[in-house]
Amino acid sequence: MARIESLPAPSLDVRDLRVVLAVHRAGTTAAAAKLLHLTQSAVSRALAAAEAHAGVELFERTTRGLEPTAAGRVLLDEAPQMLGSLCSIEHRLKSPLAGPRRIRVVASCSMIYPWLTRAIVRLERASPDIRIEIRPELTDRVTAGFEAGKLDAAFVTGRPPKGLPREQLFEDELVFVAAAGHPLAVDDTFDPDALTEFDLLAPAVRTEDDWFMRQLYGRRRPRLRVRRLPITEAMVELARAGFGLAVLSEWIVDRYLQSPDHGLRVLRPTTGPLCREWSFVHRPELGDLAPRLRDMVLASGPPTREHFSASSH
Amino acid sequence: MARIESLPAPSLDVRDLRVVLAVHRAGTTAAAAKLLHLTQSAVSRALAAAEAHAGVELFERTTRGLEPTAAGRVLLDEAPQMLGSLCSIEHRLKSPLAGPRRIRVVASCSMIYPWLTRAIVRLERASPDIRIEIRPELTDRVTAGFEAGKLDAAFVTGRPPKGLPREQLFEDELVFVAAAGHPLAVDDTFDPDALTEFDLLAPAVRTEDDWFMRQLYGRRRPRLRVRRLPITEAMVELARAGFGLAVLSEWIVDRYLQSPDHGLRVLRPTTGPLCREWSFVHRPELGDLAPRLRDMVLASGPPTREHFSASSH
DNA sequence: TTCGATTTATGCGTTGGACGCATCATGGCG
DNA sequence: CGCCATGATGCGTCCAACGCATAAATCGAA
Repeated sequence: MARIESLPAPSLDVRDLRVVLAVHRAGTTAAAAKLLHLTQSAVSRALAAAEAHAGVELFERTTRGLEPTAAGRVLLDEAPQMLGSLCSIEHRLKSPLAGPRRIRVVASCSMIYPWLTRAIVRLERASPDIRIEIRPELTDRVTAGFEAGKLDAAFVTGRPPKGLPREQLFEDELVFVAAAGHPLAVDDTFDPDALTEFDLLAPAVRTEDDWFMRQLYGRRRPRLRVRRLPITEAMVELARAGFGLAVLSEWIVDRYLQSPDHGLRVLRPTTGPLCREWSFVHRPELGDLAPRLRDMVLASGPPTREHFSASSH
Repeated sequence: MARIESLPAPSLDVRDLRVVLAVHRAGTTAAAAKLLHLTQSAVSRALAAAEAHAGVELFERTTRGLEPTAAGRVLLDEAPQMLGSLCSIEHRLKSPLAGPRRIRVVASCSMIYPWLTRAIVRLERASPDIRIEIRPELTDRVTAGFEAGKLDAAFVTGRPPKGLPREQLFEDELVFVAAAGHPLAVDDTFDPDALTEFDLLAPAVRTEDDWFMRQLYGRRRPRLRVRRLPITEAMVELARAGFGLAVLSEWIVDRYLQSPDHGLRVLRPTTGPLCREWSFVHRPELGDLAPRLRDMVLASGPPTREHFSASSH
């Protein structure tokens, strides 16, 4: 009397999810190969295998990369949750000692939040026993927040608080956005010294002014006309209206370049791209919660593939 | 300026999840091999690989099967959700035409609900756009419910409504529970004819009386003293107190055999086990929603491994 | 147009992992 | 004690996935 019961056997695999995510983020199979520690040919074949498993074409092959199809976008929506949940389970297995079930987290720059909050929602959905609290009021006082015991984890750029486990995660690039007709927008690059002639539209939090000035000018400290704006849309609109150069993370800028006639131009300083290194720091008491948060953030990834392809040159 | 960014690479794999689930449900590697369409040796090695990936021992090996460790139980909690979600995504990819986002579902026997509801919650969590409504008031009117357009899907035993896509899923066994000191409880089996001497404690819904009588007595129709009870606990408690034999699905009974001194004995008729075949029927308009619900139910599976091992003899 | 620099796709040889078969070691039970 | 179940393992086979090298296609600039 054999049972007919069977276990569902998904044809999609973890490998497929990783390949699809990597190809989307990198934009090309060759770049994805670096992410996956494979060769271009392996990625091409792995992607074909993923599409065979899915039963649908997931990417349109163009001569300048791969663009997700409708089905591909569906899968790209779901893959981070799956991948992150699996990592989360894995870490939970390796340290069954339940640490604190609350994480108070902050980022040293608000421009990561569109990305960070998605990861947090996903982690809370995967493990309802975890409660994550964002403490944006500590954005520019991360070190003090840790010392006062008001923080458990943070995503920071530049030099992280000392004495805490630290992990380098990724980089982003700060770019300048100007109106297409702006005097500096005649080229893709501009001389930082010319910046003194125009308004600089910057986010309200000044955490990284030191880093920013040193990157652009070294020891010289020219006087810039900085206008602080608490709203990203205000920065971009002022820039579009010709009132100055907005400085924003590539993650944020991509959103405003979607519309066909955005009237904006992205500029980089002639001294080289302003790349920031992001680290993850956390109190050791977090136990397995720290890697679970980290992996979910990495799985969620930046919103668009421009994140990666912009760095390839 | 290479990005440090990386994709999380879980060491656990879909394969691992399936093996762990199968081993738990089957109770032994040999039985799990049947579920997985493998051999015992392959399952043994695959389980060892899963434990290597997890970094923890997941099962205690005894000479009469495998018992999950604490870590194993954690993984067993999460695996169905992962597996079912993956299947769900897969079906969604294959039919991007969004069907109705509501499923009205019922089961022809309430004893499947502890299992069914868990699958429903998991499916709703995986796809918040789906709303699943359970219609227990149609439990004994499944066919009429379909004809009246009040149902989209149903899990039924025996003969399903005609004219609808039907799919055989699994079997369960109805067993009889009596007090350890009951006159019939001297052996593991009892003569069905002896049943006329005692009270039969049955669920309130009488959907399957015909099937039940035919299985036990063929064409003969002896008069039974049936006491209908709407509450499972009442059935079991009356049985424990010696007031008759409760007839329940193995899925339900297992729960009451957990405590060490339950004072109960499970009996089967001498004419053979009362196995019921379960089918899944649904309106074709459901599209991809039907296989998604089905797979999540199969992934969620019965609560305990007794479900399977009880059928091996 | 022509050439070069991209891109993805593919033929080929190699290798490691997963499988089945057969066997071994262990522990409960009569 | 002997029997029967269990899981583990040695061995030979085979396929899937990899890297290397190369082809085919497309775009942009000379």
